[in-house]
Amino acid sequence: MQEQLDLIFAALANPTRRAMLDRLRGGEVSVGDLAAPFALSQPTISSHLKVLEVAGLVTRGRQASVRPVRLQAVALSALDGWIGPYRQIWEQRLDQLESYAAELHRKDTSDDHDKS
Amino acid sequence: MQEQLDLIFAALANPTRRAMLDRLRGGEVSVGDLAAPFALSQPTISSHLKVLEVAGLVTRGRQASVRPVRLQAVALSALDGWIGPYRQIWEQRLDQLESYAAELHRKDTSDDHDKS
DNA sequence: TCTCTATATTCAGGATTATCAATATAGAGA
DNA sequence: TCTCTATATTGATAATCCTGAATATAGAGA
Repeated sequence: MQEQLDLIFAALANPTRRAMLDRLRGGEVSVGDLAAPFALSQPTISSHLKVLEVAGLVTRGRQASVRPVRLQAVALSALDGWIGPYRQIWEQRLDQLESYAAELHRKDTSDDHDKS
Repeated sequence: MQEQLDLIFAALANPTRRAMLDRLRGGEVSVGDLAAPFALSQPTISSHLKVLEVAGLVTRGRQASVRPVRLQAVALSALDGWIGPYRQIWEQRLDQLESYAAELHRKDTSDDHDKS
């Protein structure tokens, strides 16, 4: 069985699906409207939607024959949690770089009187 | 051509590769040591490493015949940037939920004298 | 040069993915 | 019930991915 993180990362590995999610940030949209910007057949859109749905990234409503798609942004918090420990690492590195640069600058300015 | 984000998400969609990255948070590791915990052949490990390398998530050094693998945590900041707008959405939702719950609680306690 | 160790590359098989064409379904309205 | 619209499912194909077996390479040391 696929882990939830596997499903989420795999779903996001496709640019069409990411573009769909981006669009959904503006609010819920019908399948047809969601498909419009893409040069893809309707079944293809439908299958992309299923991938997003299985990953828990979107849900679908039922209003007559229209089935609006809604973003489930909170599903991405799992991904955010996964990144956490790595964020700590790269931020620490950047901080180190920063203080190193500050150190260089300090030396540089204190040596100014020796330069032309 | 594949977008950088596509490469990163695709690389992370595999649990073996995520486990490798987790291990690398502890510092650089030789390919052999990295492979040890997995019941996978050496070429398979090698190919996973290439995927991570192409995505920019790891780099490789050269020390004699050992080629230590090093984590490039900062590559994940691209992913972090992508999540940004979504994080805003889900946090806002959670805040709303929270204040709604607080509201319920306020009503509840102010009505306490009407209850048993 | 020969050999050993660490790692990479090639090749092939099976599984999965992306896509479209064709077809099916479900609900609204005539 | 018939039809129209919106959407889903099926079937097929080509591409890509995961894996292991076999083989190749690169550097260290005898």
